[in-house]
Formats: sequence, structure tokens, C-alpha cells
Amino acid sequence: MKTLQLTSSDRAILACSRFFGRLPHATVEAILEGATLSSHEEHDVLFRQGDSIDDVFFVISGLVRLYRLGKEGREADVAVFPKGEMFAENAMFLGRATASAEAAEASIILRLDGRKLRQFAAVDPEVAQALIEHLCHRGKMTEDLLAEDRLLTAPQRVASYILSHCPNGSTSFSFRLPFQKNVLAGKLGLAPEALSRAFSTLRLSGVSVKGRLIEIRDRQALERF
Amino acid sequence: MKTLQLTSSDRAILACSRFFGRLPHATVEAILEGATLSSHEEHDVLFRQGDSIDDVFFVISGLVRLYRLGKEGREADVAVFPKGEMFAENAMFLGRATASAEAAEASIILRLDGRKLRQFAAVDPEVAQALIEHLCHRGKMTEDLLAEDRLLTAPQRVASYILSHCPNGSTSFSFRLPFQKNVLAGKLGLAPEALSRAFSTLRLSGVSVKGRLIEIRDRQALERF
DNA sequence: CGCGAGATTGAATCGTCTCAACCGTAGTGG
DNA sequence: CCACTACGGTTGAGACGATTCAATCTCGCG
Repeated sequence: MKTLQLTSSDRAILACSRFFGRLPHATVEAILEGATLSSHEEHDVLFRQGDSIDDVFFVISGLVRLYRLGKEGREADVAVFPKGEMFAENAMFLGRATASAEAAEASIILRLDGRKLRQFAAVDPEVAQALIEHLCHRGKMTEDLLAEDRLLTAPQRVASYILSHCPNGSTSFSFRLPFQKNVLAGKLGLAPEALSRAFSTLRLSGVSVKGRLIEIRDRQALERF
Repeated sequence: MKTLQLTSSDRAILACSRFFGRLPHATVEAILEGATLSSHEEHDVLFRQGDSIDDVFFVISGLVRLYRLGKEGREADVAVFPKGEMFAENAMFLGRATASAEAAEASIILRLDGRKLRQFAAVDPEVAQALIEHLCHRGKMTEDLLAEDRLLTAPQRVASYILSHCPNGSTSFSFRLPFQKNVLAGKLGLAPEALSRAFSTLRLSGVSVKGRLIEIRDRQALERF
């Protein structure tokens, strides 16, 4: 872990994020005051389940995995945050972290003072509003994962993930996985082997996978799956 | 469905709820203005996944099941709300309901005007604050379900549910299920048969089940499970 | 070229679902 | 009062899906 200075390109990322994007520059600057920026290597732990942290985190670059611990070192991802996402707002209001967080690849993380953000939220309705919408969005994401876990098989979950990256209206398309298959497996609640097998199943439905590159021949076929 | 009048005992329930409990009486009254109260029978649908509703719901009595629809009529519960819980705040901010809701038993439901609540939240920081904490709590609940689904077997999930009803510090205790086993199965993401089998497994660890009455002989044994 | 990490494949096992049969209790109607 | 039924719950057998562990493959990199 290394401490860094906030650059102007970092601010650009904040500016297009769901949360900060809605707020006026002055407010953003005020919230950012005293925030610390640090770089982390893959597998660096940002905080642990049960820690009483009073910070909010923001992914400037890289990827963060939020997970719960089970018996015998088992881990279950509850969310994965790419560049531009804010997380751990829950811990700020609940008092303790309900999950652990670690960098899923080399990442740069901005750490805001939770107390200050709470104070802003309590005073500035615009901040509160942004926070509310952020929380609604996060809630939906988690709900999505839960519902997919309960309703879909592994190949269906992968198909659903692929379709969520499909520009709507196109019948054939391709894209690059934004992270390792390992991470995708975790996000979808699968063992890496299960993800692998799901991809081979989908190959029969016109999905080809070369490294991180995914190509889809027939969108309809996937939707029917 | 039948329209009703808000009684004083209904107001008492609102007053001890997580959300309304934090707000001054005057604010509560103002938010409640124009709200409608209705009674519903088991299986009455309150809204459907995809509906563009602009209301917030509150369970005055009874039980509401929030679920997503899958292929071939499959359903997956994403939350179950007992008396005193508010739900569908997400839909209010997201525009559309991400899940369907139905009464899991005969229920009385209060329906608030979402637009009005949003306006209050935008003006009154106290309301915004209460909403934020409510959303954090909901988020944690969903995360709990997701993590349990991914980390625990059926008997472990049931054990965890039982323990969550255990007055801390007691080694032996008993309680009544607040709803049908059917509903519990849904909440835990299990087929009713799987719940049944989980209970028989736990019987060997000192859990006895007679109808809705659950008795636990040895709390430690459950925790070890 | 050879190493190593990520990814894939295979085989065995485990856990849950499904479908069907059955049980017990609470109503219902003769 | 006693069948009859309806419903929630339980039990059994079989199928299915995912995990686990081990072996193998692939590709990027020293």
C-alpha cells in the first residue's frame, strides 16, 4: 500500500460517478477534503468483516471484491466494484463492516471520512438525495444477484451476464471481460470450474470465448436459454 | 381488497417502526396525509415486477412476500416483510418495481404517496436520514440472504435463522415461527421439502419442532453446525 | 525453452430439487 | 357423530446441478 496525491484525471472519474456526478463541484471538493488516496496490489485487504470502520471507499482504478467469510475459510462475494464505484456506505451507518473487501487486481482507492460525509448528508439535501439513490441502486444490484442465484442455472447466469453487456438492438456482438474469469465466477456465485463449464455449454449456443474476449453470434439464442 | 380507516393502534405500529419511529409526530402526520389503508387476503398481489408504481408500502399487520419471477412461473423470494416494515422504496426511486409483492397471509397494508415522500426527503434532512438508514438496513438484509445462500447448506441456513431468534446469552430456548413453514422455506431459498428435511437433520442436534413451535435444547450445538 | 498462473476437463461426490406418495389435523356436510 | 375432504407438512426415490480434487492444457513471460 502506498499513499498518493489526487490527480486531475482522478477527479474526472469522480465527476462521472453515479454518486459524485450529481453534486455541484463545490460540494464534491468539500467532501473530498481530508480524503486519502492509496494504491493497492491484488489481494490487499482494505477492511475485514466486523471491523468498525468509519470510512467510505471509492474505486479510482482497478477492482474491489466485497465478500463474506464462511466456515473453513470459504468466501462468498456479495459485490464487485469496478472503477468509478463507491462502497462501504453501509458500514458507515451500520457501525461495522458486514463484509470484507480486497483489491481483486492492482487498484487505486480513495478513502473518504465517513463522519464528514454523514454530516453533509444530514445538512445538504442534495447529498442525502445522491446517497439515497446510490443505496437504491446498490440494493437492486444485490437483489439481482440473489434472484439470479435462486432462479438460474450456471449457464443461464452467465448468459444473463453476457446479455447485460449487450448494446440493445444488436443481434451479434462481442466484448472484453473487464476482469479475470476467477472474479466473474465469484461474482456469479460459481466455482471457477463451473464458470468454465458454463462457457462450454454456451459455446453450443453461439458464444465463443478466447481469453477475455467474448463473441456472441446470436443474441436471441442466449435470451431463450 | 377493502379500503379502511387508519386507527390509533395502526398509528402505534407506525410509531415503533424503524422508519417512522425516528421522525417527529408532525412529520409523520404530514407524510401520512393522503395515504390509503387496505386489507388483503392471502395471495393478493400488491404490485408486479415491472409495474411503474410510485408508492411506498407499509405492513400494518400480516405478512408480505417480495419475489422475482423466473422462467415457467418459478418464483424466488428476495424479502419477507412482517408487521411494521416498510417496502418498495426502491421502486419509488428506480421508477419501476424490480420485484412482485403479494400478501403471504391476510394483511393490512398502508400505501403512501411516493412523490410526497420523495419531496419530504428532498427538503427535510431528518426524513432523508431515516430513509438512508432504512435503505442501509435493507441492503444488509439482502446481503445476508445472498451470503447465506452461497455459504451455507439448508440445515445451516435453518440453524442460522433459529439462532437469529435466540435471546443472546441463553443456552436453551423456544419460540414460535412467525409464519408458515412454506414462507420460511421461500425466505431461505429452499423448497418446502428441503426445509422439512433440514428440520429433521437438526432434530439430531437438539431442535424439536411441533407445528410452529420450535424448541432448542443446546444453543452451542446449533452454532457449531 | 521452461516455468507458472490461470483456465479447462474429467470423475466422483454432495446437496437440493422434483415428483409422488403419504400423514395428520382441521373443517365440512351428510 | 362420523366419514370425507382439503391443506400443510413429511418422507422416499430418482434426477440434476454444482462442488471438489486431481490432472491436464494454454499462454505469457523470464
